[in-house]
Amino acid sequence: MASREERKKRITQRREKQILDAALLVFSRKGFDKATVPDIARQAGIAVGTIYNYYPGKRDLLIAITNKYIIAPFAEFAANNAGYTDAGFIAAIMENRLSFGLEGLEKFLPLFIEMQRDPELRRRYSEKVLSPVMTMMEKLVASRIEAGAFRDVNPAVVTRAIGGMVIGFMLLYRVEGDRSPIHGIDRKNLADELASLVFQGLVRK
Amino acid sequence: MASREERKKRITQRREKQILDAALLVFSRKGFDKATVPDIARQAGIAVGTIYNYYPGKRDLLIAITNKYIIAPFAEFAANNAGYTDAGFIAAIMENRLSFGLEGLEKFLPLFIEMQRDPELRRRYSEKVLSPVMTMMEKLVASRIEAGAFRDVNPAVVTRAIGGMVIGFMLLYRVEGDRSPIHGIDRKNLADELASLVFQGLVRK
Amino acid sequence: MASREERKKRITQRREKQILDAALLVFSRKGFDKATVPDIARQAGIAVGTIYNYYPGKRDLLIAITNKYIIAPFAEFAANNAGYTDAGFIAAIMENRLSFGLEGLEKFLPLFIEMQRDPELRRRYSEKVLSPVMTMMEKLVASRIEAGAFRDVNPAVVTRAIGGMVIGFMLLYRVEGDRSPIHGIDRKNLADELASLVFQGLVRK
Amino acid sequence: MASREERKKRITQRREKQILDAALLVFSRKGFDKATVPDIARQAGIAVGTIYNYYPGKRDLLIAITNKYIIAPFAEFAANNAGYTDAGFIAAIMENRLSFGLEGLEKFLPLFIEMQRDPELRRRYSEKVLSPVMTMMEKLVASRIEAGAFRDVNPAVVTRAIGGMVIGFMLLYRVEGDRSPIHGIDRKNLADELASLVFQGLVRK
DNA sequence: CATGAATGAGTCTTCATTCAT
DNA sequence: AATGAATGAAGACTCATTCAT
Repeated sequence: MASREERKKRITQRREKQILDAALLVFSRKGFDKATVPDIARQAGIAVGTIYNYYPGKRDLLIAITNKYIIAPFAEFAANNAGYTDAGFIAAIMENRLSFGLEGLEKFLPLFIEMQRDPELRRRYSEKVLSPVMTMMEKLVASRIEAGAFRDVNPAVVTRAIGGMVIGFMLLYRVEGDRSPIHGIDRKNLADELASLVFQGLVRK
Repeated sequence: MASREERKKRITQRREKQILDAALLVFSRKGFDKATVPDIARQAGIAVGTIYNYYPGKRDLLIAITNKYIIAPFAEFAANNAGYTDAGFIAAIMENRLSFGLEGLEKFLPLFIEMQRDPELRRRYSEKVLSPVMTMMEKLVASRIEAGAFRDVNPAVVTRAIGGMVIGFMLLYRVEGDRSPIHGIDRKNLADELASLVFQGLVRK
Repeated sequence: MASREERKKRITQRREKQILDAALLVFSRKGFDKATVPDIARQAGIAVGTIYNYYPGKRDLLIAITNKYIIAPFAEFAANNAGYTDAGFIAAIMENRLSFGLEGLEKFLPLFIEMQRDPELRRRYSEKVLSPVMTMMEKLVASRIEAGAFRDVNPAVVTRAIGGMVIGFMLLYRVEGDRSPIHGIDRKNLADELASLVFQGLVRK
Repeated sequence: MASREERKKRITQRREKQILDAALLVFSRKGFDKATVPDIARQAGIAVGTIYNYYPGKRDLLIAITNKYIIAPFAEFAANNAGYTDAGFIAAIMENRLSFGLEGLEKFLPLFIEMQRDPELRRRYSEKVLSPVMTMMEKLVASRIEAGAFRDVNPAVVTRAIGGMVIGFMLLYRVEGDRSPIHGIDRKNLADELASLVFQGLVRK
C-alpha cells in the first residue's frame, strides 16, 4: 500500500534510470561531445525537456552516470571487502575487474575516456574510486611482502602497474578488436593468464 | 641550388609542420571536439583559411597528426628493430615507451584518447602500429619460451598484458596526478620496477 | 449563512487575489518576459496548473493585474471626484499621485513600463484611465482659466505637462537612485515643491 | 588613397552601424526580450552568425546602441554647452529635447524603457547622461535664483521636475496617440507652452 | 479543483567551412 | 598562396501550456 509520496518517488527513480541508461548508451556510442541531448531523449523515448526536469544540463548527466555506475558500485565493493588480505585476492579482483571490464567494455570504456578530459570528473574519480582501491591493494601487497610471500617491491608502484595492466589490456583488446589473435579466447582464461603473470612476478622464489 | 620547385616544397612542408604542431597542441589541451579551427590558426599564427589550403577539414588534421607523430615514428622504429630478439629488449622497450609516454603524456594521451573515438583512426592505428608492435613482441616472447628462458605462457596474451600495463600505468599516473604516492618517483626507477615485475613474471625458475 | 455558491465564489476570489498578487510581484521584479509562470506559482505557493484554472495564459495575468490595480482604482477615484473643481485640487492630486507613485514605484512602474510595450494594454490604459483623468483635469484647468485665476494656457497641453511631470519625476527618481541629490528629501516636501512650481506656472499675476 | 587598414576599418564601421541600426529598429518594435537575433539579422540583411562576429551577444547590442545613440550624443552636446547659463537656455533645451524626443519617440522611447529594466544600463545612463545634464541645469537654475530672477526654489528638485516633465509628456503623448486632443498640435507650439509653464513657475514676480 | 511531470517549439549561440579580395 | 569576414546548420537549453492522476 504505497503512499502517494512513495509512488511518486518510485516513478522519479524510474525516470532517472531511464534517462541515465539512455545517456550512457549514447555517450558510449558517440562520445560526450558528439552525443546530442535530442539523441538521448530519443533513445530514452521521452521529450528533450523532460531530461532537463531531472538534470540541469548535459554534463550533469555524465556526472550522474559516473556516480551511479562507477563510484557507487566501487564504494559498495570497497565496503564489502575492507579487510580482505588473502593471497587469492589479487586473482579474484583481477578476474572480477577484467570480467566486468570486458563485459561492459563498449559501455564504460568510452565513459572512462570521457572522464579523462573533464578535470573535475577526473579528480572525483581519482578520489572516490582510484585512491581507495589503490590503497586497499597497496596494503594487501605490503602485508604479503611482510609475510615473506612476495618479493621486496614498491607496493605503490606495483599496485598501479597491476591496475594499469587491467585497464590497458582492455583498451588494447578494444582497439585491436577481432583482428587480435586473443579475440576469441575465453574471458576466464585471459584473467588466469594475467593473474598468473602478476603473481609470478611478485612471488618470492 | 634549390630549384623553384624545391623551394616551394620546402615552404609547404614548413607550413604543414606549423599547422600540425599547432593542431597537436590545441587538440591535446581541449580535445578534438572542443578545439576550434580558429584556435588552431591562432596557435599557428596564421589565418583560418590557410589551414584549409593545406588540409581539407578539421578531422584530416587529426589523421595527419596521427600519421606524422605516431604511425611514422613507429614504422621507423619497427624497421630498425626488425630482428631484435635479445632478452633485455623488453626492459629496453618498456623504459623507452614509459619515458616517452610520461614525457609526452599531456601531449599524446589526449590524442590517443581521441583516436579511441574515431573508428577509422582506431583501425588505422591498430593496423599500422599495434599489430606490428605486438607481432614483434609476440615473436620475441615465443623465442624466449622456446629457448626455455620463459615459462610456457600464451605469447599473444602476455604481450598485450605488458603493452597494456605500460599504457594503463600512464593513464593512472595522469588521473591520480600529484595525489599519487608514486608521483615524485624517478622515471627510471618506475621503469625498472615495471620491467622487473614483468620479467620475474615471465622467467622460468 | 453563506450558500454553497457564495462560499465557492469567495474561495475563487481569494485564489484570484493570491495569483494576481504573486504575478504583480514577479512581473515587477523581473519584467513580463523574464518572469516565468513557475516563478509566479512558487511565489503564490500553488501549483502551475492551478494558475491555468483561473487564467487562460500568462498575458491574461498582466491584463487582469492592470484591471485590478490600475483601472479599477482609477475608475473608483474618478467616480468619487467627478465634479471636483476646487483650486487646491491640483496640489492634492499631485501629492496623492506622487505619494502613491514613490511608494509603489518598484511595484507599479515596471508594470507601467510593461504596458508600454503591449499595444492593446496601452490602448486600454489610455481609454480607461488616462483619458478620463486628463479630461477631468482639463475641465478643472479650463474652469480656473474662465474664472480668471489661471493664465490663458492650453488646458489640454498643460494637463499633460503636469501629468507627465509626475510620471517623469518618478522615473528620474528611480533611475538616479541614491546617487541623486534629492534622494533623501521627504516625499511631502517633494510634492509641495512640484505643486508650487505648477501652481506658480499657472496662476495669473 | 585609403590603405588596406583604413578600408577594412571603414567596412567594419559600416557593418557595425548596419547591425546597430537594425537592432535599434527591432528592439523598438518588439522590445528587447521579444526581439530575436534572427529578426535583427533579417532586418540588417545579413546572416545570424555575422552579428556574433561583431558583438558577443544580444545584450551587448543593447549596450552598444545605448552608447552610440544616447550616451555619445549627450557627451558631445554637454561638451559643446558646458558654460551656458543664459535664461533662454531652458526653453532652448526643452524645445531641443522635445523635438528630439517626439521625433525619435517610436525609436528611442522603447529603448529608454528597456534600459529601465537592466540595472547596469540604468546605472550607466544615470552616470553618463542624467547626472551631467542635471548638474548642468541645476547650476543654471541656481545662478538665476542668485541673480534674483527666479524664486527661491530647490534647484535639484526643480531640475528633475522639468526634466521629468519632458520625458513624461512624451510618454503620455505616445500612450494617448491620436486619441489625444493635443495630437495635431505643432511641436514648436507644444514646446513653447511647456517652456512658458516652467518659466512662469520659476520666475519671481 | 489542485497538482506538477511531460512536452516541444522557440531561443541564443557556436563554429566548420567557403570564397572574394 | 594568404586572408578573415560571412555564412547558416546544428546544438544546448527554456518555459508556456497541457493533461492524467
